[in-house]
Amino acid sequence: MITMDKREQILEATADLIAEQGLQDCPMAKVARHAGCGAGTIYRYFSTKDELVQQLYLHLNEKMAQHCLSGLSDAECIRKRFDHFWGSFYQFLRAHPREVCLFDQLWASPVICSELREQGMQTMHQEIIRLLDDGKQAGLIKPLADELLLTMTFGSLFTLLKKQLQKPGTFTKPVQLQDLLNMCWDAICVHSH
Amino acid sequence: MITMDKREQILEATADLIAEQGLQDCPMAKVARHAGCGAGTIYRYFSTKDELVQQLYLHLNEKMAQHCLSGLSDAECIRKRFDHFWGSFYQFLRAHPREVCLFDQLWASPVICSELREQGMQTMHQEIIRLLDDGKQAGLIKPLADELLLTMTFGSLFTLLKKQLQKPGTFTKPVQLQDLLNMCWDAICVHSH
Amino acid sequence: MITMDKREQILEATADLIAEQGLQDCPMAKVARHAGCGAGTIYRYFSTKDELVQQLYLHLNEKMAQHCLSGLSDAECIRKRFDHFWGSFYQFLRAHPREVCLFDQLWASPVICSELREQGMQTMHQEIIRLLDDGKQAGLIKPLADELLLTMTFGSLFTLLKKQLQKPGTFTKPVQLQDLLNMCWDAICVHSH
Amino acid sequence: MITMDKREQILEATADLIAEQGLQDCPMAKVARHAGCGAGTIYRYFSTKDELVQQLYLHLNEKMAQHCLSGLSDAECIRKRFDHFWGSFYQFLRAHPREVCLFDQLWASPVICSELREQGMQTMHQEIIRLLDDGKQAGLIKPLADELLLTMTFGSLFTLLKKQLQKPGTFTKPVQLQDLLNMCWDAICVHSH
DNA sequence: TATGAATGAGCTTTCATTCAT
DNA sequence: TATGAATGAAAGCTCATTCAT
Repeated sequence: MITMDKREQILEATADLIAEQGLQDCPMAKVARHAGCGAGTIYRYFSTKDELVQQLYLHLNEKMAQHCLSGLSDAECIRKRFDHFWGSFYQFLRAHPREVCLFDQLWASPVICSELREQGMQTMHQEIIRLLDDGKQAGLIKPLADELLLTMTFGSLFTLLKKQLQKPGTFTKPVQLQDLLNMCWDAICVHSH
Repeated sequence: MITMDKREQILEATADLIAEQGLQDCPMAKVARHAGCGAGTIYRYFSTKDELVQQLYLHLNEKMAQHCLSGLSDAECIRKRFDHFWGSFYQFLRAHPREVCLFDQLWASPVICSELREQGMQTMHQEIIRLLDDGKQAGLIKPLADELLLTMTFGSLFTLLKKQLQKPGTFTKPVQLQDLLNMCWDAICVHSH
Repeated sequence: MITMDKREQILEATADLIAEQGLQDCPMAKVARHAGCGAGTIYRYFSTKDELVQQLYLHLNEKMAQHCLSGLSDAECIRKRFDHFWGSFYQFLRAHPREVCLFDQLWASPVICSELREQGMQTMHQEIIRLLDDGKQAGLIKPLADELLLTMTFGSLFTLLKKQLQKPGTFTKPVQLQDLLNMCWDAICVHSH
Repeated sequence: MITMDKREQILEATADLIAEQGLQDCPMAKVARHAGCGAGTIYRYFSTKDELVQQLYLHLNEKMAQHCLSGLSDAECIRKRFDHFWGSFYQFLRAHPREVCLFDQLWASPVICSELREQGMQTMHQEIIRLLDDGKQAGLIKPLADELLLTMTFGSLFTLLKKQLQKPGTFTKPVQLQDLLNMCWDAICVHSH
């Protein structure tokens, strides 16, 4: 924290405020106060409030992608790779509840247009698509569109993360990661009868 | 439409505007104009803009619940009931893209606090929980928390609906409902080996 | 003043402030205070500050044109018509020093683009051009371009009005209107030798 | 240009920007960039933005006076001196359209108060007043106040210069300098009948 | 009861000026 | 001496809400 540069300070302050108060209650003055700088200073780093939010989105994606893609190895079997990837994804966001709030807010905002949404996810998407294609070729994964398979897994995990955050009391027993991964895998894998 | 009362007109106008322009670009003056009444009139029916949005949320939930719960019969087998319920859910939202936008916006807004979110979903939740419990007793469904099972199915389907709306080009082949239901069922059902 | 409508009140307030403090020191908040209304109210009548200033410009021109063109008669001889028109012009602005300040500010501002400047002057220009053409046909006025003749007269009179206002002490003896009109006429009339 | 000192560079940059973009759109940061120095540097030469603009005004006047007063000789006859002086004035500004814009902007700005306006013009005024007085003594020029005569000539010529710049299309035939000088002279000279 | 003009707090953004380097 | 990042006051504008009609 000691040597965080001003740009990062502003991004962090914005992230905190959006997560705590929502995108609607996040005026530049508050961001500035929370970042410990004048309001005008923000505009040296971001030309617009929209751009600040967009940059924050890309920043978050990068951090998440870095975490999720580290340690992945094609040497492992499909299922291991699947668990590794989505397990990392889930655990990263469990450990960073602020980021869950943020993604939820940002994805719903018109400021993050669909091109940007894509752009942010690209790195992670490419990796998971490679995994899905390998699985389909091996006959392990249902022969459905990548985008469809991907969205099912992503949607169920992210929605669960959100719910755990918004209504923590709901889950009396702690949710077991392996249960989740099994469900996600069962959803897309080929079942022999 | 002819005999829609003013309250409903206002709710409909709000729904249209939020879906088209986003919750952020939906001033009361615009709502009034679109609803064909004066701005002051809205305040006869809703004490506050927040309340208007909250009532809209409950209104939407009611309409959706009505559709999803109609025709359900305990006489059918678990899997049929599962397909019936979630199939209705999916098809209702496919046929009402405006509502997908709306739910997406409203769930992310701080105006819809978690109690309200629950309250809106209650009717549907009760039904699906009954279904899940029946399934678990029959040994067909994984013995995991209802809330967890429910969220997995709901999250994957809703996320997919959103994606189809936001980036329609993604899905070159039309998504088959039965594929979706199979995936959702496979995720939560017990697989014998 | 009792029954001045709000739009006019705002225009008058703007006129006062620009004349007294300059276009640069005329924030909407000041205008609102001086007009006795809230800042937001101005925007019900003028979509933009620029539009307010533009409408003020057209408003001023109209008032001036009304005054200068009243009582003109083609029955009079050229010189009489000349004196009548430019005399009215001069006396109107002598009686309305605020308007001199205003025109000076507005003509120099980029808000009043050249099309608008033209548009405002059009009525008066048409009349004076008719007069000049009649004079030229009668061999009384130099056969030069209308725009040139017009600008010479206009420029000298307006500049003088400005100077009288900005540095009233300069003119120890009061300036005689007839002297001015003689000079202006001498400038453009044909002199026999 | 090679040996222009920083102060002059800043003045020139300011002149360019005001002429191109207007006094309102001329922030110090832009001036600095255009002058090739840091924003802080400007404050070594000018204590304030207002002072910078005021100094620019005086700088412009000096340059113009130098040009207009060169080559004047009391040996010539009154009319020749008149034509020489105002001809120089007109031709200088025709050749320096930027300066026309600048004077127009600066005269209308509250930054150039009336004392400063006078101060800038002083040198030229003294010369033209001497000329007018000589002309009046010789019975050639109307016995009116110097300031009045001066303003008539100046106002008509400058207004014309401005119009030629702002709406060049107006003047289909090029304006002849001698026509202008004749008009200006006719305005103030004594006409025998 | 229904209206929509009026309000003013609060938003984003700009920019003259300062000051640590 | 020269720099340009930082500042924060002040600008234009929006909009939920009120209230006289």
